[in-house]
Amino acid sequence: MAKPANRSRDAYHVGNLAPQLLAAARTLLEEVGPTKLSLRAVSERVGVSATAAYHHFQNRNELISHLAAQGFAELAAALQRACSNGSGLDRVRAGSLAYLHFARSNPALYQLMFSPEFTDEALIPALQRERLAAFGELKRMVAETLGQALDSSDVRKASVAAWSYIHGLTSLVIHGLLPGAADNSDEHFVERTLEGFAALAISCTTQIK
Amino acid sequence: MAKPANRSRDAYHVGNLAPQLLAAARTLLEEVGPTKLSLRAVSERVGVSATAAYHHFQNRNELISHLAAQGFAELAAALQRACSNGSGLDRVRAGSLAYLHFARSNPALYQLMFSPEFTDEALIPALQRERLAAFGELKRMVAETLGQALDSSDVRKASVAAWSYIHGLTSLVIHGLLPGAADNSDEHFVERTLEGFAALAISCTTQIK
DNA sequence: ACCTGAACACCGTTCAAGT
DNA sequence: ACCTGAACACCGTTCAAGT
Repeated sequence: MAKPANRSRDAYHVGNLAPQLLAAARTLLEEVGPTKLSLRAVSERVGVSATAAYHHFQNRNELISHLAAQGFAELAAALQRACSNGSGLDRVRAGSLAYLHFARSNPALYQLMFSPEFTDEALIPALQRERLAAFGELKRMVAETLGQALDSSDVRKASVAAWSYIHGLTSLVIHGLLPGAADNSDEHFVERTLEGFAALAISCTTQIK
Repeated sequence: MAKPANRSRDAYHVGNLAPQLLAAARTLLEEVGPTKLSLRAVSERVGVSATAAYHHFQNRNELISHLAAQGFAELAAALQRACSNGSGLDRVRAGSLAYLHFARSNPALYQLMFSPEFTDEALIPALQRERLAAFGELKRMVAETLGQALDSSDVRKASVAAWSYIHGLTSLVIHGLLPGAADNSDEHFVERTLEGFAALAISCTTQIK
């Protein structure tokens, strides 16, 4: 009996409650959606009083901030795994696919990551850090594609452009604004939009002449 | 005294409560943010009981759905006004600017328009309709830019690409994920991202050869 | 140090009752 | 037809009290 007080239904709970709360919240999040995740329900699922969470997090916002930070960390990892050795376009394709696939596999988490609740004031350090890490991964991919330095002007501009594109596509797909969002594959959306950009680019450059 | 019961503080209220509720909700929305808009606060601001709204809307979701529909209608109108006669690139610029400017002028409304609360199941007809109208306006602009028919394959693909880009950029700016989001102008963001796309496009096409 | 229970101020929503 | 008031089930959060 190395661990005596293991998962008892008694009054007092053992330690390491914070990770248990986060894990329960992560599960509940995808069950009830990003707007209906309640601290009370999370506590109840863990089997702890409604107010226990306040000894590990300042408030609900801090708990879901950690969830969002976790999401950005996983997104960064997914992007890192997606680094391909192909041509410039293949790299863009691979990164976009990894991004969209992560979000469609964790739709409520992805929506939470961009929740208006984090928009103003001070973010917790973890969220700020993982956000930057994820964007850094994206910048790295863009730098490799362009064959330029990470801090070059082109890489900075192209990174924001690339993030705008893939976040926008992902957001539209997840929110169901695109017809047949449920039926179509990640590849379908990425391929078609990349073709769309090509058509726009050609039209703009030829008209300039 | 053509209108006798005008804005009295008596128990019973005059008619046309629905538009009054919507107007109050629209104001409150930008004051408290998209996640904290409560039906009770809206009712109180209008000076009516907490349950009065239920005689004009099925529930909170239906009221904010009308708000979102209003947002899409105004976005469509803004895009329509932005139609420029310049080159292809100028048209893209003008449309993007109008889009971003509308969202930054109504940040809480824009976030509400893409709220996870509308993601699943059946939308109210008004929201569905105005969403399509706004996207239709965007399609029209893209069709003019490409010089192709509205229902052509290229226009459909390029429209989703363009919407992804501008919605993504807008979302990132509004949520404050881009450094210095408060300081920079709409023009700055649009110009820089368009340059970013150009850099990516050049890199991809030259590498293909 | 960690957790609970009662309490408070807020929600959305239902329903019987009032005019 | 339109509105109110009481009521219910849920929230987040504070705080004194328990181990």
